[in-house]
Amino acid sequence: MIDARPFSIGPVETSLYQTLADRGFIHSVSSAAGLRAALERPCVFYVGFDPTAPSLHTGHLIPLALAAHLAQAGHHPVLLAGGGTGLIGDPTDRAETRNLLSAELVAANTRAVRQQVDRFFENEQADVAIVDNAEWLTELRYLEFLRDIGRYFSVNEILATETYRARLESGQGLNFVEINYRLLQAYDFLHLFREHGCLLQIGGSDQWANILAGVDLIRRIEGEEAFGLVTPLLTTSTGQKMGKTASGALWLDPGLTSSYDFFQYWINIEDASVERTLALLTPLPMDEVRGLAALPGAKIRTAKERLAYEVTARVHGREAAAAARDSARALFRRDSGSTAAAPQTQVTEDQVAAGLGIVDLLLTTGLAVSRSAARRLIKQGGAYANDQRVDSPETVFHADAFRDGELLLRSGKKRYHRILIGS
RNA sequence: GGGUCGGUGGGUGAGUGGUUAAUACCACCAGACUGUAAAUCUGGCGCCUUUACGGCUACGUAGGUUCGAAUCCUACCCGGCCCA
Repeated sequence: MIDARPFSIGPVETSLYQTLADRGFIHSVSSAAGLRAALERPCVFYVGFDPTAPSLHTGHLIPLALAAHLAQAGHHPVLLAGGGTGLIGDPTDRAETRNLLSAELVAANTRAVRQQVDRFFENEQADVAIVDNAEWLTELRYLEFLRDIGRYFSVNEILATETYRARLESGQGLNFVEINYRLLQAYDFLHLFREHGCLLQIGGSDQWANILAGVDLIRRIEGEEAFGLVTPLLTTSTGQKMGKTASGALWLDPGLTSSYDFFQYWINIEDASVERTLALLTPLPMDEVRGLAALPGAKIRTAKERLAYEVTARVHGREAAAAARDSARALFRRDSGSTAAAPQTQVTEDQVAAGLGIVDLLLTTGLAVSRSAARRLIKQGGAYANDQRVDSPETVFHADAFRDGELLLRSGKKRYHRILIGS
């Protein structure tokens, strides 16, 4: 079950704001004092995700975790799926103009994101309102919008912000659609402020300027103070964005990134990131986090396993997380547990009888992306079958290579794949 | 619309008619060392047969010139800048 105990350290009650700060969630905030005060009573907050893909990915995890903390503390989350803004495309941190996605694609992605968010908060046992900004953005009238909203925006100011300036300086240019993105996101905040009494928008640090634009707009039009809070981005110690895998992004959808792969990503995280990641992505109390992160030498692997388990559980559920963990233990520690969650491929009796060439196996299992790559892997000594190095690309496996109907392939030190004889 | 500059492999970015499948860096993969870590060192990094100084495909798109083009020409598409 999700740990739902109140955020307190010892007998002294710590403020929610302080807890969030301790856990590393606060990268920037529009008004620390104001927000601290606002959080004294239940308030409505929102976080938005544009449906640029059929699934959210690791980058969305920190704002989601923050939303979960706020929800646990009694605040009311509004999750915004950007079915409208997704049609425009946020230029933030983009070196080039995005290709506009088709309306159908955006609509399909929006449905997927809604479902995903819904599940996430179901796991968190928190109520969440889900809205789609297509509902109000598509109904905007151009002239009205220009007169009522556009007048509050300074082009100079927009162009001066990092992301736009970078584009201008790099000579990559910027089209009119892109410069409008900020107005739309600001308008979203205004809309939610009016319709839902939403006082706070959270997001990743890349959203800072967009969020502030909303705070400003609300102040100018409504004369009220709303707040913005952005989290840090997940990066490795060398500043690389976290969440990239060999095959691209680390998706939250188990259909796109399996629980096993998801688990493996987190257990492989570098030592230096363990404490920060535990604090941001798991609900574990901070004293426990610090204890885990302080484990010396190889013992820190315990902390990484816990991290992987907790994050996987949060996104895919306890059951999937446990299966991924057990499979990892069985493979890496050679204990007798089930490897059911590990990647696997079925082959038929006939195929086995005909003989399975190592190159073909590596290719069909995805351990190598091409036959050339498979050959290279073998040549470099990185291909293993049943923990025996395979040194010839001519190697062919027959029934005698299978143990209990299974042939265990491995690429390098840690990419396993089971070959099973099926019907 | 006119002028001008440019579009190279996952990214940045060299290369201006022939040993250029294309320098370098990053990312990535494998090996060594480890702890499924980091750092470091080594090798690799288009595809296909193979291991051959082989074949095929590739430098925005489509044609053309040439014994030979990423490199020259033409048209088109996309982008920057200047002018309107």
